[in-house]
Amino acid sequence: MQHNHADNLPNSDNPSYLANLNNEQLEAVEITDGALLVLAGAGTGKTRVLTTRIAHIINTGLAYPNQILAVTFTNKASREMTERVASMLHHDVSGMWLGTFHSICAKILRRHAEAIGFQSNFTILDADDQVRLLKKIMEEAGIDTKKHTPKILMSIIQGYKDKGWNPDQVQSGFAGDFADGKIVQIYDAYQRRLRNINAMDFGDLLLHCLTMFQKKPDILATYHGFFKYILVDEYQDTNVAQYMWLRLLAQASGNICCVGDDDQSIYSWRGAQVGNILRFSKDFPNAQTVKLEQNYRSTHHILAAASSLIANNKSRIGKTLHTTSIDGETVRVKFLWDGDEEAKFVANEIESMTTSMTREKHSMSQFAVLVRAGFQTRAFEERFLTLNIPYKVVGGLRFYERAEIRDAIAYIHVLMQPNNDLAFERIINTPKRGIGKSSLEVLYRNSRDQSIPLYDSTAQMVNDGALPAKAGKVMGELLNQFANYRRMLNDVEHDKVVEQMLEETGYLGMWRDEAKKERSPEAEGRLENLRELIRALAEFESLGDFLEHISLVMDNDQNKSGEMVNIMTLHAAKGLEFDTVFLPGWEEGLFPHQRSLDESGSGGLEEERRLAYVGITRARKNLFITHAANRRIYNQWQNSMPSRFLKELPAQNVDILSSNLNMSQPIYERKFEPRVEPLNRAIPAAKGIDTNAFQMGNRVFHEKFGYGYINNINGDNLDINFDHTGKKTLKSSFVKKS
DNA sequence: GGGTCCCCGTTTTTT
DNA sequence: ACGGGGACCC
Repeated sequence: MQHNHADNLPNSDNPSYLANLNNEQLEAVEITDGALLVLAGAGTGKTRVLTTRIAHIINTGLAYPNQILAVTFTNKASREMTERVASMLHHDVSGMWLGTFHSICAKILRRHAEAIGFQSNFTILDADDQVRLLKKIMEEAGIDTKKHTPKILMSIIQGYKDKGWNPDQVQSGFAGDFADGKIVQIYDAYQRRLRNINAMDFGDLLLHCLTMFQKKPDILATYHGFFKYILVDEYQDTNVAQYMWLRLLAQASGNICCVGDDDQSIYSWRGAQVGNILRFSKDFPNAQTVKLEQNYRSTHHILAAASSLIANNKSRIGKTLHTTSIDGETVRVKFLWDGDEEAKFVANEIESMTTSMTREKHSMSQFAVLVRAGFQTRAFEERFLTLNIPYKVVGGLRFYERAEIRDAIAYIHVLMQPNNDLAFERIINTPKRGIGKSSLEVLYRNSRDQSIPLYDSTAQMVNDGALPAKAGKVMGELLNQFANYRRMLNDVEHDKVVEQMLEETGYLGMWRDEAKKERSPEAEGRLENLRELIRALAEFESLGDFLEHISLVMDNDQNKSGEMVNIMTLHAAKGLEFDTVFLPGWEEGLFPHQRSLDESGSGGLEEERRLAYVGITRARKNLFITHAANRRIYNQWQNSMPSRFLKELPAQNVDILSSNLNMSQPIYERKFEPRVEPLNRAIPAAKGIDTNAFQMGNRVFHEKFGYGYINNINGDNLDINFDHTGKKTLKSSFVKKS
């Protein structure tokens, strides 16, 4: 990532890999013993430090690769780290415990599954399975799944797991009256059910591993023996469970090095605790701290903008980034009429930079548009399509989240683990086999009554002739087929077996039929994905290997690589860098996002600000920030105020391009007035102003207060009883019928 | 068992 | 606006 340094290092006997490090980096590498916190600002070479540190530990003989535990959050990060360490050393580093928190926990848990009441071939549920299972449990417990959606309850349960709480450990005050006060009971039932079907969700991988370490000191001791050095990437993203897990493991050797940046903590909504990094030195005795503040990425204008903005945050450790790059363009802020104009501006800017003869050559892949929310990408996509600017939207649906891939994987699950109820349920009537709701009910009841897996129960009912003739025949056939494929696995290559299975059970045929219809242009793509899946299968030793991989690792990286502009969310951009970055949508309500402010107050605002900081620091040379006067959200036009973050940028590093701002004032005093001539465009905002359209009892929606019913109408004023925010009186133009 | 209509929700997302 | 999911009906 860093250009100033050579990336290929000569050989392992000569620690020349240390030569290119600056003093702070060197310190971070050489303080090998004890607890060390490396506060690594954006673009300060943190991955370099981590990998060099590992190389150094191995190279100086402090530890063998298999005595090092290095944890990351994403598979991408762990892959990168593996590659970089390997290229630095001649040693074989394959024995190193390098991986994501989840993959390492899974590895450990498979070795000791029996000790905690699982079998070692437990399945790992994905988000979809989790919710489906939870929903079933809620229904069994008589919870109204409309009033309390499974998705919400799931996130609450995940929250408990993130904190390291088993059902009996949920602290009072955190259970509240979720799900009619039955949340803990549901959580408990959910965990029991998972255990019954020998399955874990992602949160469990950590929770169970942590619980096991706490309850089985002998097992923990084994790992104390294994891990002499522990390294943690993106430490600011750890949740409580991960923190406790790390602390337990580090107890023995005391050698733990955590690298992170409190200013880039943007995942509190999924359990990350900035607190972990803020109190590091209290938690680990004699901890040392090294700050990496030399930035190798951005120009000083960009860095100044980032620093000035983030300085507005109160809860931070505080560091100041420096750069030697003093030339360069100022940060440019542009004010536009609406989202389409914004996209037009960005597209034009890209066009002129890529076609200009006089200026340096800009490659498409060095542009990035970083948005706050997914819906913002559309305007850019449309504009880029019209102008023929190649682009990719990074981080859409992941490969394994696609319906057809999930179906195919469910088939493989049933093949390998017939008692995987969730998988069997998924494919029992896909393609349509004429097993309807009522037949399913019967199968479930039998399965539950006898406490046997759905698969076995179905087989039993088929044998006993307990099913309607047609269903019995169809199911019998399907079960026979599965038995047959299972036998085939002994002497036929597994990818061939899977292909045959998907073919003969009619699954591929289902999509082929679909492709023939006119209305489904995506069916062809699904078939292509399935072919890709089968191709991928061949690369694995066995289907078992494949399933482990798929549940933990499968990437969306059908890396449409090549010369394309990148469009992605700010969250997805963390860790990346581009020559030119566009940050659109800097408006109050969108960025900072209203919901973040509503739900988390000043903490939410600070996290939004960190997100802005992450966005700014992605840019190497050019940074454009835009905001629009009008934006359509849920098909409703709203006019918006410029983001407060704009006022936090330092005037001397910013150029305001053609807007109605008064440049003579200091930037923080400038008034942002979206006083714009209405061009030739009608403002469709007038919708919903017609009071006659509202009637007593109407259900309405308000951007801030949510949903509610109209109690009373007084001319243009509506008395509304909002579901969550109580009674308010509002002008009718502020609400819309829902 | 399958088609149709209505209601809800619509920030960020890894594993 | 729009898609997904559930209720309802045939």
